[in-house]
Amino acid sequence: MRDLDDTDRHILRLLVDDARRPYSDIADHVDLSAPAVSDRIDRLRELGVVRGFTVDVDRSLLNTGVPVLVELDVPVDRAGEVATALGELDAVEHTFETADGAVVVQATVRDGDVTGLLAEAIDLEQVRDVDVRLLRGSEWSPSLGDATLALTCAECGNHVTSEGESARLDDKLYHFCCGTCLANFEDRFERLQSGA
Amino acid sequence: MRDLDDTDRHILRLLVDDARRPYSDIADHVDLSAPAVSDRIDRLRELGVVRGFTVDVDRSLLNTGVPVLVELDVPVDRAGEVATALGELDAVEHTFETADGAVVVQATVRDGDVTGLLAEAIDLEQVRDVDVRLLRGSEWSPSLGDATLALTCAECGNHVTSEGESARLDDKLYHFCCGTCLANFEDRFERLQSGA
DNA sequence: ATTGAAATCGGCCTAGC
DNA sequence: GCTAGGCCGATTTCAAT
Repeated sequence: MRDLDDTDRHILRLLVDDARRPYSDIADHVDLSAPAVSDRIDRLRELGVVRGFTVDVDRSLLNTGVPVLVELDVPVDRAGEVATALGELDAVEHTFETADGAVVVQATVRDGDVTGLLAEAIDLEQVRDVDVRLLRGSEWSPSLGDATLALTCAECGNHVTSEGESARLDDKLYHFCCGTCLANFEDRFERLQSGA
Repeated sequence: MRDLDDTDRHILRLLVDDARRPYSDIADHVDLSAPAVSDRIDRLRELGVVRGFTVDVDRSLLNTGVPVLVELDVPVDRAGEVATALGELDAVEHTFETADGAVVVQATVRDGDVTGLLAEAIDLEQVRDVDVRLLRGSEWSPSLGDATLALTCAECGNHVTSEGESARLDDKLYHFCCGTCLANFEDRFERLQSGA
C-alpha cells in the first residue's frame, strides 16, 4: 500500500487539465516512460481514485432548461438516501449532503416544476422544507492540492496507513488497516459466498 | 449554424461516459467513420459546447482537507465578481451565483479557517452574512438530456437560431442572430483593434 | 495512407526481508 | 540471496488525421 507521491499528483493534475493528453506527453512532464505512466494510471483506477474520464460540457450553451439550486431540509438519517436518489435524476448534476442533514442539489428544470421533479425520485413527505433559487451562473474549477490517500479499512473502519493491505475479492478492491482485518474480512466473505 | 443533432448528442453521451473511448469505437456506435467523428468533436470544441476532457477523481478517497459548503450574502451587483474571485481559489471547486445575489461555493479547507480563506480572494466588508456547513458527501452525475444549442448573439443578446451566423475574430468564435449584428460587431471590433 | 499513440512483454534494477 | 514492485525499451497492434 504505497500512498500517492508527487508523481501521481502531477499525473492527476495533467489529466484533470486534459484527459486525452497522450501518455508520452505526460511521460515527458513527469520524467518517466510512457508505460510507467500507463502503469500508474492503471493503479489510480484500481484504487478508485480515478473513477473515469469525462468531457467537460458547457451546459450554459445548451438548452436543457433553467438551472436552479435546490435545498431540502430532511431528517438527518434520511439525508444520505435522499441525496443518492436525487443524484440519479437526469436533471440533477450535483448533489451535496451537509453534516446537519440538508441536501443541496444543482439541477436543470425544463418547465419550472421543481417539486414535480423531486417527487420523481423521493417521497416528499419526509421533506420538511424546500428552497429553490434560480442560478445566474456556476463554475467548476477542479484542483487537487497536495492530496494523499484517505482509505478506510473495510473491516474496522479505521484509517488505512502505508502499513495497510489490499485485496481483490469478487473483482472489487478492498483496503484494510492490517493483516488481521484482512483475514477476518476474507473469512466472512467466503462464508457469504458459499452461503449464496 | 447547424444545431446539435441526435448524432452529436449521442457522441457527447458516449464521451461523458468515457472520454478516452477511441473515436473508432464511437464511430461504430453512431454509424459513422472515425474521421467524421473526429470532425464533429472538433466542431463541438469550436462551439464551446465541449470545454475539454477531464478525469473524474473520487475526492472522498483523498485527504485534501475538510469539505464545506459556504453561502455568502452579498449585494446583488457584487455577486458576479465575488463568485469569480472565489472561483480562482485553489481550495474552491464549485461556485454558484443565484439570481438574488447569493453566492454558494463548495471548497476544501485545511484548517477550518473559512473566513481566512475567503479573505484571500475578496473584501469581507461587502459580505453581509456567511453561512458555513460541513459536507458529509457530494456527488457529480453528468448527463445530457435532449440538449440543443442555446447561443446568445454577441451583439444584441438575442437567441441565435439556425439562421444565425458565426465568425472567428482574434481566434475566438462569436455567434450572431443575423448578418446585421455580425457586421456591427465586426465594425466595433475593428475600431477597437486599431485603437489599441 | 501515413503518422503516431497505446498495450504488451521480457528483462533490469532496487528495496526489503 | 531471494522476492516483489516499479520502470524501461522494443515490438506489435490499433487509432488519429
